[in-house]
Amino acid sequence: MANEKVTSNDVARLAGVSQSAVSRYFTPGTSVSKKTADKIKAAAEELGYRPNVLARSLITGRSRIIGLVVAYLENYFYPEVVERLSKALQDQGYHVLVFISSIASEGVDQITQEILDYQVDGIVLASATMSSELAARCHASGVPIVLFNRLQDDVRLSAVTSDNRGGGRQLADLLVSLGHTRCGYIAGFEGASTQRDREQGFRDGLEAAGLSLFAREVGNFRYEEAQAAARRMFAGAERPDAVFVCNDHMAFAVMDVLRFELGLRIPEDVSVVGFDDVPPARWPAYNLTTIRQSVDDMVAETVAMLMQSIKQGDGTARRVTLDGTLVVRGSTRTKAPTEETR
Amino acid sequence: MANEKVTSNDVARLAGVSQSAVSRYFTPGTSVSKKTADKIKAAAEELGYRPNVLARSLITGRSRIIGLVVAYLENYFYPEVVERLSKALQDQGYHVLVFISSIASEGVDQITQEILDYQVDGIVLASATMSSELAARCHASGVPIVLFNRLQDDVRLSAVTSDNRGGGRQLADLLVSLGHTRCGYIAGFEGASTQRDREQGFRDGLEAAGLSLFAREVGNFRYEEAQAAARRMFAGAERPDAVFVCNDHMAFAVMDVLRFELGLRIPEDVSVVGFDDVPPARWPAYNLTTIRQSVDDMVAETVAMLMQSIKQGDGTARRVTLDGTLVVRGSTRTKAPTEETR
DNA sequence: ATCCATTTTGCATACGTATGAAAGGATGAG
DNA sequence: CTCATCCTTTCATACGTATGCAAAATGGAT
Repeated sequence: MANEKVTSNDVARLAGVSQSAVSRYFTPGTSVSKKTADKIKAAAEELGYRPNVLARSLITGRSRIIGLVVAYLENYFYPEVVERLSKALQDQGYHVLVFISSIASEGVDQITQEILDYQVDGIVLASATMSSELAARCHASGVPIVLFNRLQDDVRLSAVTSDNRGGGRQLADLLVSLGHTRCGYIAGFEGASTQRDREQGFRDGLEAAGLSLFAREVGNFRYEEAQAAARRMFAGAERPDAVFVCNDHMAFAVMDVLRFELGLRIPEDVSVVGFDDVPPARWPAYNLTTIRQSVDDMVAETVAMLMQSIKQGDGTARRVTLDGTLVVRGSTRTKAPTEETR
Repeated sequence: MANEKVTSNDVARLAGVSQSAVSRYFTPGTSVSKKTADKIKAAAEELGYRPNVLARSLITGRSRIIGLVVAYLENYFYPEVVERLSKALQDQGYHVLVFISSIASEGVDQITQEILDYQVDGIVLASATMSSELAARCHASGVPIVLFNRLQDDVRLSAVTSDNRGGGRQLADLLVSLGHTRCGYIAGFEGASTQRDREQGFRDGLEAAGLSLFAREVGNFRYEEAQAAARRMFAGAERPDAVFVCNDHMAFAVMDVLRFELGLRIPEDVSVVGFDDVPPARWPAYNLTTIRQSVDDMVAETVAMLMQSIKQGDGTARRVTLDGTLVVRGSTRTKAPTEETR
């Protein structure tokens, strides 16, 4: 109710020094004599003074705010990203302003405009892409942008991804080595680079073994749509003997349909593999073979890129691709069947 | 790189009007003539001008930022909260600054100080509590605070919770009605009000039926610790025939141990119930009977409380308790066994 | 005690916007 | 045409802080 803002002037008055002395005391890298420092410290503590970040950023031009655009937290890969990224940035003295973009395309641009209004020092786009026009604008404003887990043609945009194509390839190789011959694929949102790359890598791997996709359906990265896709894929007489689902989140849906609606055993009747290695993937109920994307590594790389752009004013875009790790669990059979058991 | 900030002065110059006219044009509730409005609009669009939120908040005293403190996103109840809350606040023209508090007690106060540095208009503490001292400070600064899914003794703090005690009671009544007599309880973090209230309600319900807790272990809201708790609880010769786990997240861990380590059938051998109704609870793999806390309703209430405090300057704390809904699924048996089947 | 080199301090101004007060302009009634 | 009324517009200032510059103070060294 009673709004008692205490400013640097109040502290200065109480300490018997000038406002600039107070400002200097709270600005790292400036020198104040021990004596006045003590006086200011005492006065500040008595009044409970803390510098106003907003006023500070008005003059320094840096807000110490990083905008994070994230499309949907339903996929449990992203909560982990939010958590790690926030923590990592907090350690650097930055904080995260979150923006949820409901719809794919138009929304992001609109949202990003709003972000820029806050004079953010950088933007992280997770599972979202932006128009080239807006990218140019951000570039012109000197606001660095990092795409997280997405790639885009625009070369002015930095990006951190894992090797999605390589990961898809690893999964194909695994399934092939286990003797699978009828491999289905359940796609994510077709506009996503992760979707395209994972599929391409998977197809490459099958092709290298003289195989091709046995079936393909689209799940759009959503649980319910993935369920429906699985139902369609297994409706026919001849069923796949293995399925690569474009991410873990959808893989859970597929496994649930196979087991509880169709009565299939995993991995005896069909192997299932996913991508991401979110926490539930290692829960015994799913025990899913997948490709691990290290959130920690991706976050560390993202923070490093942001800090470099901010501190060095380096406007050049960089792309970093981290290797994914194949994690073999119980949703894939352990070896090729020696004789036809079906 | 080349930082070209375009200010209201630039727009004013181009449009041939004063800076204050530009400001008025962008401030809702002020009047500008059609003619100058058009000129300003044209100039602003040409330059790509957007008001600087930070500068604006410096003078208005409101930042349109809400600080959100959240302890851990591992429990999938909270990602949903972050998403819905962000969206709801975005609709009101506010945005969410996220703070992750790693450790329980000390961390929150430290973090909250940092939040206040950003001149936030309000604070939401999800799964976290703060010291009374700091609460007093925020109260004095006129920054409204809403505890989300937590209660605290300090009456100056507003809070939104669901009826945890009633929910615990409902679950006890259900288990009793199904003929369970050896009911175990796996607790969350003991310092949490949700933990205490749910346990109390559960005990009340058992007591009303002439029963008492058959076993009790602590899982601290963490998956791994809940697994360990389940192992301890089922190590003895006489096992519980039903378990209430303080939240869904831990319930999944318990179910996984019961099924995949101990070979027990759910619900034939043991019924399991949880609390929250996070998305995986309705996935067939778990199909968990639980109490639904409506995130949407809780968020709506939270936003309403914040808006009232901000706009009306109403400093009085309010507490809202929403009813939880019992959702009966397949992790509880459907009726009491007619004869002893063990 | 004098002078210079160095550090510390205060003054004044700027950041980009909002807003009260005053001046300007339009409009209509007489 | 004059005057009063109301709506627009401009002027000037304030928000809370950082920082270049000049003034003051400090500390040696002679």
